[in-house]
Amino acid sequence: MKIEVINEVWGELSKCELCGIRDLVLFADLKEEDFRLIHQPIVDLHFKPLQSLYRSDDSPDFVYTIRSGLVKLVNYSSDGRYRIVRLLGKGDLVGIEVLSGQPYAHSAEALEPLAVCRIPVSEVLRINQDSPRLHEQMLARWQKISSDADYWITELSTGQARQRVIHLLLHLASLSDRDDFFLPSREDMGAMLAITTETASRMISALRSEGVLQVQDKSRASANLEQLRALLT
Amino acid sequence: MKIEVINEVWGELSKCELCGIRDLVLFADLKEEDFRLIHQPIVDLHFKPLQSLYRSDDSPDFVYTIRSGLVKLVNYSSDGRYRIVRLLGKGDLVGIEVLSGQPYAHSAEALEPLAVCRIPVSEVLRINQDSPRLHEQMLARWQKISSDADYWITELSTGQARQRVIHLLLHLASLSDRDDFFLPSREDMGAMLAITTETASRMISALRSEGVLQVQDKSRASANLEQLRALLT
DNA sequence: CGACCGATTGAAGGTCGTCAAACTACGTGG
DNA sequence: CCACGTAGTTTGACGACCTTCAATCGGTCG
Repeated sequence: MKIEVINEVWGELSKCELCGIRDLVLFADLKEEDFRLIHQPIVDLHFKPLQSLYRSDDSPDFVYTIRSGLVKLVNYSSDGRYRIVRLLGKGDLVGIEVLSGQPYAHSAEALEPLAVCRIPVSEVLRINQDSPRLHEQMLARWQKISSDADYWITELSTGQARQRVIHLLLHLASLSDRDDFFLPSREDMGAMLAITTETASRMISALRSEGVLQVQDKSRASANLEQLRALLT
Repeated sequence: MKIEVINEVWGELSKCELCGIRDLVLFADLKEEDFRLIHQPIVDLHFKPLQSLYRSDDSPDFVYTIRSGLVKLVNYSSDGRYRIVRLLGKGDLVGIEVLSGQPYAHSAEALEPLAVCRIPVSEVLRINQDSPRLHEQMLARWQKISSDADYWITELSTGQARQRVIHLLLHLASLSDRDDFFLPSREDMGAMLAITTETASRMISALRSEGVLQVQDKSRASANLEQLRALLT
């Protein structure tokens, strides 16, 4: 798979500073003096759905800030099964664990067409040493990861299949900018909810025939969120 | 419920520095000069099983380092059900999320007889401002939380009830210093694994009659770990 | 057009939840 | 000291839900 390098951000400080999602990203609080510490290029990359940002055994040299699109973090077990443990969206930092000197904890794969900034780990570590302004951002990001994991455990891995699917749809809708939202393949839904693809398919079919879910594209859907939430009670 | 204040650590720097689990705790890397920044007392507390360190709506004024024992982090939902989302053991920091200005994300309750150091949040924040030595510790702790959560999702919330119970027993054994390990109530096992108390009971019974698990006390057991692991394949 | 992949649907069987009863441990009070 | 009540555990029976296996459908790509 080929990766398109759209743009090198480095060399023009203004690029990061003019970033459209500037207030969301890891570097949100940095000052001009901090940017001067950056020596390796930060590049703007685009991935197509199914492409992999990295695999868990790759050399942990980069983290990625999501500009737009959706990423799944996947744990593959030796027997071929896989479990999706987290979804990341706009402004999220992919691969954050390598900033603590760890290997990648998962494989990261694009779901929707994906735009990211690829940041060399060495640069983050350098800035971290000299500037305290990243620390708060880092803690806030870990904190969000932890509360997302709680949600994943309590809502997406507990209770009946129907409830889990509904929770997942609500979660996907909350990750979307638009009215409609990303609808994963039935296999991926299964890997998120610890159910089979057939069960996922049945639940989606049921919700469609009940009129609370409209499937547009193969990977897009819309729903009456109020009505969906009401089904949980 | 009454809380016994065993000891005030503050006032004698040597207390923290002589701590038996010094290399495990949040303050592992602090220097004497850092300890001088501490103005509020750090106290040594003991809790009995079932006692609560804090509830999610308590004022987030303290974090706790576990000296010995086990803590469960619990999410109560409005309908009375509850889900245990994490277990914390020796050296772990309970309530870390409040250091990012958040409320407590869970209720924390003692399982085994518990010894903790109660640390005022204000002190951690003060040290954090002036000293970079906590940052690495904090990141390492968040990192561990995240990988624990991954384990919770992939092993304890996925697959058949029997496999989940076995994984839980192995996990509990790994948290123990001794040969035997803590055996939760069946209800708590259910809340960890998203199964019912009856199913948990049946699985424990089965493992006992198969001779791979020995239940000693009501809340202690031992097992042949190799044999247990073999049952997973 | 035919092959292939994912989604859907059906049927059958197994696992787990639900409801209920019996059992155990433990503490209280007669 | 024993009787009794309570709470948690265990066990059984039954049914619901989900998985498994299989067939069909629909769309895409060569």
